Amino acid sequence: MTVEEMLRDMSVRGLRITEQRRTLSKLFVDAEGYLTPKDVYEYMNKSYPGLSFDTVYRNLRVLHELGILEQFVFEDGIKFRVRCQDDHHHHHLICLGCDRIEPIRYCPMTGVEGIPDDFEVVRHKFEVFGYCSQCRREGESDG
Amino acid sequence: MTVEEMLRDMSVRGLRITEQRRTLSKLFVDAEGYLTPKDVYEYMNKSYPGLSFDTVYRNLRVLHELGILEQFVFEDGIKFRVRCQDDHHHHHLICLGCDRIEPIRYCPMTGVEGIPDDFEVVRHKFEVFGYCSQCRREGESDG
DNA sequence: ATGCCTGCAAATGATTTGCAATGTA
DNA sequence: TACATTGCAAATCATTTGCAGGCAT
Repeated sequence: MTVEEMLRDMSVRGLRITEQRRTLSKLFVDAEGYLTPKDVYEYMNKSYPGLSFDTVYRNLRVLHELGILEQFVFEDGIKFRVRCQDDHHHHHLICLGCDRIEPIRYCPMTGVEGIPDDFEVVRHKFEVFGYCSQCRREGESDG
Repeated sequence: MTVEEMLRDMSVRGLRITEQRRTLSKLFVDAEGYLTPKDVYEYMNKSYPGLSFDTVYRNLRVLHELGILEQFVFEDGIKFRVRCQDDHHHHHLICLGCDRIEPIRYCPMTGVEGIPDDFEVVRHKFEVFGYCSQCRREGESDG
């Protein structure tokens, strides 16, 4: 997704395009992984010294409600990223080193066994955590 | 697990057995699903009107650190339950109706495809949400 | 008797809300 | 111009911490 597309999405849905939201869009479009509200605040704060945390929260919430951002509950808190463009059902590889995520098409439900017939499946969650090639390389040189 | 076993576990690890902890043990042993700190507080509060929230938090944290309780991050917050007795690697079915959980032995990693060779897998999460037989029956009569 | 456990109060951290001023459409 | 957006301050909610007295061992 490009910054322009994201801004258009926001505009179409009735949001006004402010300078901050342009910066926010750029941040999320460029980001390869999930961002915490704090991450967002810190990045935005460089360009907007007077920025307040509540504005960050408000924007994250609105953008999530509009489906432009995706929200994810990690053990260490809630994080956001632009919604996955892949319309197919998929899951994610999540790098513990750089937080980058990568979609995988494999779905464990296709081969699942052991679920009682009388259990009505509604949804499922499958995530694989580990280290991406880049972080592994960096890890090697570090020790 | 029985209340006695749980108390013994606590005692062995150097914790003192207070009346509150007896009640706490009973609560968790009887509980079939996950409990939030609030759930615990509300239940305990019946027997101990003067109970404070921080004591609940402290006990939950300590018991989790000792591995007696298991902690789980849900979308709506952190929940606890006695650690799964099944030593084998397994995953869970989670009922959206009654919060009850049921282990399943099936592990999606055995048949997983599409993970790049250079991605080093560390851990994974697989959870199936839905409605258990009992909640389905109740749901039918409700409409 | 020793030292863990508890309740209280206050601190902390994350997130939300009310309001007046400002900027976008 | 009209209304969404912002910053500020304060409120809220969840969780943690310091301290002094009480209880298990």
